[in-house]
Parts: sequence; C-alpha cells; structure tokens
Amino acid sequence: MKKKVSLKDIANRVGVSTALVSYVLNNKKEGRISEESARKIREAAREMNYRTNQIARSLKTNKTFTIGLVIADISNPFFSRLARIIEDEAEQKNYTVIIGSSDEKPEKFCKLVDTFLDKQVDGLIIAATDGTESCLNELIENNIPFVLVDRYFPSIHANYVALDNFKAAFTATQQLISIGCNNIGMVTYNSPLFNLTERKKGFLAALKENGNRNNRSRLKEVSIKARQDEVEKAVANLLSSTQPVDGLLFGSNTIAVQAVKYINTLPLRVPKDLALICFDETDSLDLFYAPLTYIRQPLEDMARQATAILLDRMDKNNKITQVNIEGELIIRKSA
Amino acid sequence: MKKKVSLKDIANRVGVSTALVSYVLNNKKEGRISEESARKIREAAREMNYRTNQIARSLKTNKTFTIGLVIADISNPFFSRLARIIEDEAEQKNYTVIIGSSDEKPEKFCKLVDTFLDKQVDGLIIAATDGTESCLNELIENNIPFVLVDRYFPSIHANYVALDNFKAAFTATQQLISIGCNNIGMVTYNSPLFNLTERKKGFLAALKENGNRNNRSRLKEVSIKARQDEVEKAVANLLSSTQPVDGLLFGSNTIAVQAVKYINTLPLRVPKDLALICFDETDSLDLFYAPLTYIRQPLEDMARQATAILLDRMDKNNKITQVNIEGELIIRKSA
DNA sequence: TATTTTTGTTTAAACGATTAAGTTTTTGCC
DNA sequence: GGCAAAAACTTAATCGTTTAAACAAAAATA
Repeated sequence: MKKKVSLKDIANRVGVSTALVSYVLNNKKEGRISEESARKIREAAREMNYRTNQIARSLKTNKTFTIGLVIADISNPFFSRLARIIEDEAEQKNYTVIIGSSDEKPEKFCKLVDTFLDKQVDGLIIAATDGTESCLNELIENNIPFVLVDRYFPSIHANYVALDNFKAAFTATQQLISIGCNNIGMVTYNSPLFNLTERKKGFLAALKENGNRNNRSRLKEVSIKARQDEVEKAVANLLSSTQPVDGLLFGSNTIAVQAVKYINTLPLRVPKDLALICFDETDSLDLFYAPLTYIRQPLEDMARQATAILLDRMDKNNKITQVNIEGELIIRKSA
Repeated sequence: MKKKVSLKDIANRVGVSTALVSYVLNNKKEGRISEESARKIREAAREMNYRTNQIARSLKTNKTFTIGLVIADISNPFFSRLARIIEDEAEQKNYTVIIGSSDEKPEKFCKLVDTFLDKQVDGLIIAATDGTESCLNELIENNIPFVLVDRYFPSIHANYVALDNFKAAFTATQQLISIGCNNIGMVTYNSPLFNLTERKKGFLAALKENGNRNNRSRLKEVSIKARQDEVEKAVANLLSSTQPVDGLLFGSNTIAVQAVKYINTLPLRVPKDLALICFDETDSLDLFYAPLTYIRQPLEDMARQATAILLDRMDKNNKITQVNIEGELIIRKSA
C-alpha cells in the first residue's frame, strides 16, 4: 500500500509548517498568505496526490458531514426512493448518507442508531418502528438532531415530516363510496404505529359519515411482515363473508401487490366486481389490467423537507418543526 | 448538548489512567487486570453512558469498519435489493455501509469514490459505470480493496462477481427460438459496459447458431437513462418492420417494465403474437396478464460473495478473485 | 530612527482513542 | 529477608488534522 500522504508530508517537502499547509488547502486566512507559498503548497499537494483525511478532521472539528438514515428496509421501493432523494439532497450540501434497515425490529433499530451515533453522525433521519419510543426519547435527551419521516409518535415532541394519513384514507374511502361501493373493506397492518392507525381511523370515519355500520368487521389486519399467504387469507376472508366486499382499500403498496396478485387469480373483474385503492405509488400495479387508483405520497417533498429541517436543526438549535403533507388521490382504472 | 463522555472522564472518576479504561472496555490484557478495577470501570462506563468515539478509534487504528457501496441508483430495485443483502452481510461482520448513486455518470462516480476514500472506508463494492476505468485503475494503483459487482471490465484485473451475461442471453434467446419464434428482437442499452455487450453477443450468437441472418437490425438500443418514450419507440420500431418481431428479449428489468406498459396498450396477445423474456426479476411483471419469463440473477449469492471477497481482501492481501455466476431462466407465461 | 502595524509563518495544544514500553506493587520461593 | 517473577497499572507517543496564540520580518507611520 502506497503510504498515504499527510499534511506533514507536504509541509516537509515544501519546507513549511503543517499549519500553513492546512490554511492554504482550506482557504483560510485568505490574503494573509504569500502567493508564493500558496502556490508551492497547492502544487505539492496535487503532485503528491494529497487527500485530506476526514477522520482526522472530524475528530478535531467534531463534524463528520454524515447523516444516518434509518428505515425499515432499503429494498422496499418506498424507502429506496425516499433514500435516493435524501441522498441527492444531502450530497448537495456535502453530506454523505449511511443507511440502515431496521426490519421493523426495535432492537435492530436501536442498534443501528447506536452504531450511527458511535460513528458520530451529525444527525439522523428516521422512519421509526413500533416500540422505539424510548430510543427516540434518549435522542432527545442527548440533544441529538433528528427528523422523523413517514412515521411519528404523537407522544414524542420531535421534528417530523409525514403524510396526513387520516385524511388520505378518508379521501380514498370516500372515492370508493362515491363510485357506488356498498361494502367496503380494508386490508392493513396490525401495527400500532401512529401513521397506520390513522389510516384505519380515516377509513372508519369515512364509512361512519356515510351511515355504514358493522365497519370493524371489514377491517382486516395483517402483520407488518406479512407474506403472500397472510394477505391472501385476509382478502379471501373479506370476499367470502355473507356480504362480500365490493371495494377494498390497501394500507400499503406491499399489501396491494400481494393482494392484487391473488385477486388476479379470481374470477372477479376490477373495478366492476371489486374496486381497489392503495397507498403509495408503484410500478407493479401499472401493469395490472386495471391500474390501481392510489394515494400518492409526495416523496420528493417529504425527503426534501426532512433533509432541510435536519440541516437546519444541525447548525442552529432551533424549534421543533412538524409537517403534515397532504396525499394526492390519483384516480386510474381500479376505482 | 450534554457533553460527551470520554475515556478520560471515566478514568478521572474511577481514579485510574485512560489506558486501563481502554484495556478494560476492549477486553484486552485479559487476566492481567484486577477484578476490582475492571468492575469499577465497567460500572462507571455504564453509569456515565459512555459510548466509544469511533472516529477517534479509527484515527488511531486506521480502520473504520465502513464499506462504501457505489451503485448506479439506489432507487432501482435491482440495486436496492443488492444493497440490502450487502448491508446484512456487512452488519454480521460489524461493518457499516455507506451508499452512493452514480446515476451512470462517470464524474459523479469518481466523486463518490473520492468522498468515500476521504472518509477512509476500509473497502469498496462497486457497480461500475461506463467511463470509469481510469478511476478503477487508480484504486488498483493505490492498493485500495474493492470488488466489482454486476459490471466489470475485462481489461481491468480486479475482483469481481458478475453474471455470465453471454450465456444468460444465449439461453434466453434459445428459449424464444424453441417455442417457435421466427423473428426475435432485443431491446437493450447502447452502453459499452461489458456486461451489456455480452448480453447482445449472447443474443446474436444464439440467433446465428440457428441460421438467422439480418440479426443486427433487430437489435434496438436505447440510452442507459432511457425513459418511457424512448423504449416505446424502439419496441414500435421492431413491431412495424416488414417482418415484425414475434419474440423479444429485454436487456434489463427497467426496459422490460417500460416496454410491457406499452405492449399492454397494443392489440397483441402475449405470448401468442409476441413472446417476451427479460433480465432480472421484478414484482412489476408479476401482475401482467402473462407474467414474464426472466433470467434470475442470484442476487443473494452475488452480494454475499462480493462481501466475502472484499472482507477477505481487506485483511489478507490475497489474490484476485473473479466469479461468474450463472443465471437461471425462470419460465412463466410470456415465453 | 524608533515604533507601530501588517503580513507571513510557526508553535503547540487539542480532539479521543490505542498501545508499546516502562514502572510500581504484589506474590512466591528459597 | 531477599530476590525474581508475575500482576497491575501508568506514561507518553501517536494517528492527521485544526486553530488560537505567539513570533519574526517587513512595511507603514511618526
């Protein structure tokens, strides 16, 4: 391994102190350094292929220019798209992003956060997981800058950027009602995560407003790590009751894809026999014969705001910012 | 901000030297430290909520336990799935992954690599981009551990793990032939990246072996950042020639999704009028009425091997390992 | 010419860990 | 008790930067 070039090496070669080299390469003390020295130093740096050791710099400056991003799973398109936008935003401000997937496991979540803190990240962007309140509270206590994204806890007073899930679910359900569905069901997660319970509430509220009773029974919950069979069972169940559903709202794109795969095998026509709406945009549902009507989360906006709030919080120590963004109902063939 | 606790703080509180604290917390010098001291130190560390500053440690040990992952785009499912597996593998070995998207731009690619090196990553896993040979050669010159994944350059003697793209394309084309297609076309990228040219070669070779001539004309290329319209045009072109294609091979899942979206709007039945095969697995094509036959890249295997090779290379300074993995043709409805 | 100011540069401490080498204390043995 | 060996601990250098403060030389001012 070619030994790495340090400031000292340059200093030795040019015959000056490391301080001067540092000043020149960082453009500090502008005008107070002779053209001559500056030129020589820059030249040497280039010739010797000097690259500053950020680790050493970070130790001294207490700044790593690194943001930790904790999400449920980077291989989920929702999060990978979010991650990509955050990456781009961060890069513009010279930050690097380290990403970790919690798999919805609170222990893994906390371990990730700890690892990131040990690495001295300057701040965190977090899509939280159920059961991580104490972990988040610790962050607050230790005054670590962070922003919650997508998921947040009403009990935790922290920065967040999230969808107005109640409203989105409400609107989606209304759409199903307005196109004439009489027995509307929902398949969603059994998680107590606030953003998810809000979706349920929005769904139920819309039904109630329209005089529907016996609503709870049409709300089927699956586990947050539900695989194909679990979703199939939920859908089958809703379809086989005495009053089979004629409209369905899916609580996430993952659920929707799994459900539609199953529905696609049934002798049912969408939307004639069964209307469908889901949360989140996904390519997958474009190729279904009745492309799904969905609630678009403005990911760019969310990611951008989250990053901006974090960076803001990182230099000034300012107020808490909480942003609820409205979803947009994109109407297509399925409802 | 509660001031962070350092070794020194613990040392002061317990009344010992920082060295001893370090030894205890790192379980060095086992047996040569009194139970008494060890206990007190550990207790203090816990009570004071000590967390080791990895930056400081890294500076001293010259190890960051961080791997840089450079891919084209984390929001592409192929890469996000790859990233996820790498993340998991790395985590098991106590490494953290920092991810950067090059967007297929060589300048951005190099900048990312530089940023990662400045951050003193211990090694890199790289899905290269066209025009980055010089950048990679520099890595070799500087003896930086890295592994190429998915894409590699035959001219560059480096570790890599990649699909046998020639064979995969060959097999896929043969499948189209064997089910009776007479005019087989391919839509792929115009990139000179080796893995992509191999796909073209495999395609052409299979045709040639079966006595097809005029092959070149049925190979349509789109730019590596092709959007919907560009792909549509390519497909339309192939369908409107005097001998319209009756079988199509897509060079990537992205192209396939775009193409199928378009084909779905045409009065054509798949596979009767047009058989389809694509590279890479993707949920999106499951919901198409004729789920696509595809070439499965064993991502787990690739990611796992890449990580293993990198870690190996990082401690021992051993030989170059080059792995070509065979794809698997998953036959479904479309061909 | 003497003094102040400006300019250019260096010194040296610091960041928070690690670790080889050295020092002190205890123990064991004759 | 005397001495060597073992055990327990400390000293201090080091990693590669940054940066306040000190310093020297040159320029400006009186």
